[in-house]
Amino acid sequence: MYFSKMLIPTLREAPSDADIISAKLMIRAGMIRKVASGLYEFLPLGLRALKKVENIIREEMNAIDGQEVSLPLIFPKELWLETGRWNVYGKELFRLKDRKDAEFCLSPTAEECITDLIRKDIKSYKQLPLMLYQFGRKFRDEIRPRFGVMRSREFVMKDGYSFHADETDLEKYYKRAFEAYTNICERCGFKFRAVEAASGAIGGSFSHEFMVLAETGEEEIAWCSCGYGANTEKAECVTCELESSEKLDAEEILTPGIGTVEDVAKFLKTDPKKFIKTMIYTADGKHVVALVRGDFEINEIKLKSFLACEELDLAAEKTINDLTGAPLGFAGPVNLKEKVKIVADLSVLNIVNAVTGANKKDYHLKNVNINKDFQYDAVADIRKITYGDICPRCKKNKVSFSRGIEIGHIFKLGTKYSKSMNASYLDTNGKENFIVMGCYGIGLTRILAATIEQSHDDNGIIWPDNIAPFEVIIVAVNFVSEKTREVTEKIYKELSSKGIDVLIDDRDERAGIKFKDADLIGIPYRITIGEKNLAEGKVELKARRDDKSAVKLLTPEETINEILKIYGR
RNA sequence: CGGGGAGUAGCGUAAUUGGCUAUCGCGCCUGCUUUGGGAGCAGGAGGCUGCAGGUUCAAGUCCUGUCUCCCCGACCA
Repeated sequence: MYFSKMLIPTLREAPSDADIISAKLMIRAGMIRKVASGLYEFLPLGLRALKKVENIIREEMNAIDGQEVSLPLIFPKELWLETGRWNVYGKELFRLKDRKDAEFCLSPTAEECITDLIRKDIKSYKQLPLMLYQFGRKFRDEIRPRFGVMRSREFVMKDGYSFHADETDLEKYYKRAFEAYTNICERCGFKFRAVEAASGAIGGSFSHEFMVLAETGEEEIAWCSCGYGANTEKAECVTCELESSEKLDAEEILTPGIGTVEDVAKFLKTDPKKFIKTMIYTADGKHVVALVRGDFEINEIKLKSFLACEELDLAAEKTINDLTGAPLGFAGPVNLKEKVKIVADLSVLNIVNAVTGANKKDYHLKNVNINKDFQYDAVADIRKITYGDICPRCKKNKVSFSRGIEIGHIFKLGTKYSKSMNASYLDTNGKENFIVMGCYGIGLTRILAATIEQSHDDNGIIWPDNIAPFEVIIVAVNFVSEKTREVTEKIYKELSSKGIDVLIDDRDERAGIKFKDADLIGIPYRITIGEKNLAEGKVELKARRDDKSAVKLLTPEETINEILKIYGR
C-alpha cells in the first residue's frame, strides 16, 4: 500500500475540542474525524486498526464455539415492551418512528432481538448450548458524550449471547468466555484487570468487567493482592467492629445553622465516625431513608439494586421538610420509622452513642443508639467502598484503588430475558424450561482509544504489533531513486507475500516529515531506505517503541527475516 | 436539566471605543533552490465571520432569537 494513494490526513495540531490524548492522536493521525458531538467518521487508517481488533475478537469467539450473525440496528418497540426495557432504559435509548407512526429504537444492545430469534428456533435441549455473536454499531444517547471515541453516541461493539439448558452449563461456559476475554486483552497488549461488576440496565445475577488500567479511565476499581477486584460500584464492604462503650441516653443539642456531618463534627469536637448520616431518597415515587456512618457515602447503585427499584433520586428539599419537619441538614432516624421505610447500612449497626439530626431545625441528637432510640426495616450493604477499607475476600489487607477504562463486560443473565419473553425448550423428560442465558459485550472503538491511552509518547501513537493498522512502514527517503525503489519493492513483496501489512511512504516529501508522520501514526516497525546506507547494501530497522538510538543497520534480507521472526510468519 | 464560555478558510488563530480590501502560521496549488527528524524564496487558490432578524452612515465586533460545540455542576442531609 502506498502512502501517496491513501487518505491519511495527518494534522500538526489537534482540533481545540479534542479532550483527551487518545482523541487528539486519533484525529491527528488521520484515523477519525468528528462529525458531531459523540459521532465520528472512521478513515482508512482507523478502520484498519478496528478490523484488526475485530479479527482478534472473532478468532476468540469462534474458539469458544461462537457463531457470527448480524442483527438489525433498528428494533420495534414491541420487543422492548416485552422485557419492560422500553421504559427502563430511559433517555439513553435513541427512539424513532416510521411513516406509519410505529415506534422503534436504535440498538444500544440486542438481548430482546436475540431472545426473539432463539425463542422461535430453539425448542429442544438437543439444540443447546449455543452462542451467537455479532459486530455492530450501537447507539446510546449519552448525557455528555466526551473523550473522543471512548464515550461516543455511536460505537462499534461485539455483543454475544449464549443459551444453555441450566445454570451449571452457563457457569461452565461463562468461565470459557472469561478466558476468551482475557485472551483478547492480552492479544491487544493491555495492562488490565478483570473485576466483579454491577450489571446495570442489562441485568442478571453476576458480571465481570474487563478494565484497561489508565489514569484517564472513568471507572474506579478496588482490588487486593489476594486476587479480589471489583468496580467500586459493586465492591462489597465489610462490617465495622462493634464499639464497646456503655449506651447513654439520647440528648438534644443545639447546632444552629450547622447541617453537614463535617461541620457538626467540628462544632461538637467529635469524629464523623460517630455520626449516623440520614439520606432521604425517592425510589419509584416512594420515600426511603438510608442510614450510613458519617464518614461513609451511600452507594446508590447498591441501594437501587437492594430496593429493586427503577428510579432512585435524592429527595427534594420540600420532601425532606414534609417528612422530617426540619430543613435539609437536620434529618435523623429517630421517630421516622412510622412514616417511611428505613434501610440501614452495615456500618451503622455497631455505632454506640451516635450523633444524628433531630428532625428539628438547628438541633442534633447525641447518644443515639440503634434498637433503643430507633428501629429500622432492613439492613444491607449499601455504602461505597473507600480508602482504608479491608478487602471483603481475604479480610486481611486494605484494598487498593485504580482507575480503569471498561472495554468489556460479561454477564450471567440467567432467565431474565427468557422468562419475560417466554423462550423455552423441552428437556430430556419432555418438560418445558426457560433457556438460561449469558451475554458478552466488548467495545471495539473503545479498545482503540484505550490502547492509545496506554501506549503513546510525545510523538504519537505506539501501536502494539497485533492491532496496528500496518505492521511495517517503509520510509523511502528518496523514492525517485531507482535503487531505493528497487529495494523498497523487493522488501514490500517479500513481506506482503507472508501476510505482513506494509505501508510504503513513497511521498515526495522531506525525510523529516515522513519520520514525524510514521511516529504519529505509530506503525510498530519502520524500515528506512536511504541512499547512503544503500551504497553499503544496508537499510535501517527501528521499532516505534524504541528511541532513535536503537536503530539496526541490516541488509534487506536480514531485515525481512527479522520482521518475519517478530511476527512469527 | 442548571450555570459558564465559544463559533472567523481543512487545522490552529488575529482583528483597539463599531470604521478602510477580514490577520497571521500550518496545510493546499505553481515555479526555482533544497533534500536523513515537520526546508528556503517567489507567486497563487481558498471566507455568506454558524444561521435568521434588528440597531447604525457603517456590524466579525452591539441587541434579540436560533443552532452547534466545549467546560463545570447534577444534589452525601
